[in-house]
Amino acid sequence: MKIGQLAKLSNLSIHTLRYYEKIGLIEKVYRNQSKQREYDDDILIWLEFINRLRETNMPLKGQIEYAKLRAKGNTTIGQRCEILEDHLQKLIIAQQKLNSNIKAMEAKIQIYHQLEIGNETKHT
Amino acid sequence: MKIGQLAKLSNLSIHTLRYYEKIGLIEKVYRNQSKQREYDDDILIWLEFINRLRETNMPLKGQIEYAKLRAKGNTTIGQRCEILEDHLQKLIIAQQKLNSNIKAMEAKIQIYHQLEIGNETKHT
DNA sequence: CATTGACCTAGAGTATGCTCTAGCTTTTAT
DNA sequence: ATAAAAGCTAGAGCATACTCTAGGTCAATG
Repeated sequence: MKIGQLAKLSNLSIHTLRYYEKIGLIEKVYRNQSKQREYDDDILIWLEFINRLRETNMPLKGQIEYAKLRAKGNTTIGQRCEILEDHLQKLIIAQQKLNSNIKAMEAKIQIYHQLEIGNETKHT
Repeated sequence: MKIGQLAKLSNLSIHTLRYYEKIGLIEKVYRNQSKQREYDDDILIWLEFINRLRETNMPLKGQIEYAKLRAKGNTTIGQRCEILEDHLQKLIIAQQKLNSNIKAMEAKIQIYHQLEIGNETKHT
């Protein structure tokens, strides 16, 4: 498939797709006789995966490191697994932090609501 | 307290503290006769709160908007409350997203482990 | 056969959130 | 009293992750 089509399916811009290739997040894409990129359908699965890494705040640097290992083939599965496990650790910490931030935010909102009720009471 | 002291207590750099004042995230700080900043202890509570907003990915723009309302006093409690409720909504969505990303990551790691065992089996 | 639209490259520009520099003044410790 | 440490301003610089521009090529359509 051509880049425009992939952009639609992946929700990434054409610019971003070319950029990802340039920085090595996507392997060099096959070109047809007119030097236009022809993507394999598989790319969508990879883009979905790196989307997950991005959503979970893995920096591009780390994603690229992972991509390079992936490009080397199955012998790097151990290393990739390690990266994912490290990343998962960070996510679990982020999850705990987020949970506690949510609780704190809810508590703060509660207090504000009580203050508002307090203000109303003064006026009645 | 002077800026160096506050930097230590808040874990923000001196540069960042001055920057936060410049952009209006911290109200204009009292200056002594030598134009050096003298912070009130209260600032720490505010810094702790905006740290929470930052940790939860509220952009500086939004934090500044909140700060301006806070500076106006108690009449803005309703508006601030709305901002926090909107933000909380985003956090809850982020929480769900994170939970599902964690699950997906765990599943992927599981699969990798099975592949590794598979590889070992081939070699024995 | 010409024009429109999709594609190409290289490189510049943007947004966010700091972070640091230069050049100077004030404070503090010996 | 003097030197090191801490503070000041204005503005430049940096890292990340895109995003867009200029100036072209190529393919399909009326």
